[in-house]
Amino acid sequence: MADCDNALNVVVLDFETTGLSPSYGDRAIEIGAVKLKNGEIIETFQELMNPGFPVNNFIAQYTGITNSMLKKARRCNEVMKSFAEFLGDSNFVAHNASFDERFLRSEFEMISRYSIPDYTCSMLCARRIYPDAPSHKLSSLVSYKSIREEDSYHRALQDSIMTSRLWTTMINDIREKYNTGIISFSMMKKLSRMSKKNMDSFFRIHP
DNA sequence: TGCCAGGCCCTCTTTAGGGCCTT
Repeated sequence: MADCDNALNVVVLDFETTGLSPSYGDRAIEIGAVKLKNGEIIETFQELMNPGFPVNNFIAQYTGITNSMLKKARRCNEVMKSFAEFLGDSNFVAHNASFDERFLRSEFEMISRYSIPDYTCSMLCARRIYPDAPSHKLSSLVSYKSIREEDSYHRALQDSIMTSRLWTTMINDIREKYNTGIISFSMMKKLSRMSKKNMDSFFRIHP
């Protein structure tokens, strides 16, 4: 297996945004990410970005990111160019990745980058691996697995760090439960879309 | 100013609807 297909060599990212839908004009206001090598954080990225219009009160309260903070930030396009260099062609992971993927694709298109690396979703994986968790939102899973918390939720770097800890915890739990060796990214991606009843047979076939 | 989406998953399903998750 190539190093790039090792599930422990990925970028874990998280966006804070002005809303839920880039197709309705929402923009990213913060990107946070960690680069994992063999499951350890070797590099981080965090930057606020000015979307060019004010965020509403809900977003300011939800994230703690205020319009005065955003006024001082670089514009989205400049930040995304820097982030594109950080991400490179690394596979990436996010919690409820379909959300972050839409914003990554949208912001990348605005800097004329029309492709994104392969990605998978920690939430979908957690639904398979921890079906009995009371909830599969990030904060609940962090609590459920007794993962060390950062100072706050809903800030991009802190959420990406906690997602990376959840990600490595899931991989370690799979390795212990199924007595498997190195877990590949492609295996985790298949897992995220697998029916629950096929979990055990999948890891017997892919030791 | 306030509003908006979309994919997954379950079930009282599949000719559908609603909860979960992300901001």
